[in-house]
Amino acid sequence: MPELPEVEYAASQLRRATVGKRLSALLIRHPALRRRMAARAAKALAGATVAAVERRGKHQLVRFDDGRTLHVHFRMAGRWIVGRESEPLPRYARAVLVFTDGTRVVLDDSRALSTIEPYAPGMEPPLDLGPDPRDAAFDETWLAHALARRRAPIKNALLDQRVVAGLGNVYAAESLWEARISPHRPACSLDRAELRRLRAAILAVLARADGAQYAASDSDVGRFRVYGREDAPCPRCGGRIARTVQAGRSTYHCPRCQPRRDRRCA
DNA sequence: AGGAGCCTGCGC
DNA sequence: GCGCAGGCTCCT
Repeated sequence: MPELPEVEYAASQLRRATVGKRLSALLIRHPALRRRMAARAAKALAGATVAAVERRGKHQLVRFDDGRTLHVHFRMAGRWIVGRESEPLPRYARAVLVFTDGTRVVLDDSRALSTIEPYAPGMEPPLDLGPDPRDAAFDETWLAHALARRRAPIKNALLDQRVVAGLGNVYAAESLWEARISPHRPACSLDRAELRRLRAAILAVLARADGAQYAASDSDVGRFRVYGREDAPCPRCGGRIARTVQAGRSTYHCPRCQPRRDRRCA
């Protein structure tokens, strides 16, 4: 689930629940997460007050008033569950933040692939991200620059967070469908008009996702145009949606209205 | 560029 | 049981 719109929602949830509150305890409850944050490091954060919650791409940065930062990434299945200290812990509680007013925020993640990592004052996690899609910096010129000389398929390039921050497998496929561009096209072969379409498509797909209220599950596959819809008719042209594998990930597209077209890179 | 690995749950 | 999953890193 967690691509940019979902992480944006999660960050705002966390912001609303915690800014201005003092942390009374941070518990790391799974060995995989403890590899990045030992129990004593978690303990050391107690007493600090949350000053701000920021999002960059799919990353969340919790800023504390003493200059420290908590870097959180949900990977495949993470989410926040906000509640009260007195409530029973959710099933997959991998980390727990408790505040002095009794607010409790749980990092819930069935797969335990999420990461949570502390940074000392003055230290920043090395994120190496391109612009967020909604940044002014994310325009055709940036895309043209970022994709030049990349012979890899455009789908793979869109998953590279240095090209654009926050897209994942689902919205990359959806954006390419929206832009009528084959995911198999070499990234550098897109012309200016296609880049313009692609940028607009990414923004449209994200805007649509913002509007939807959903938790991630296979049951909401219905809200996608191509993702998860192998062999179904394309909602635009009626062609048959194909599933292929690129860089080990499922890709869905309509071969009829997202033609492959051989065009060479400049 | 492609594949394994990290984890666990789920659907077949 | 096996293969699959929306992310990302590390290895060959």
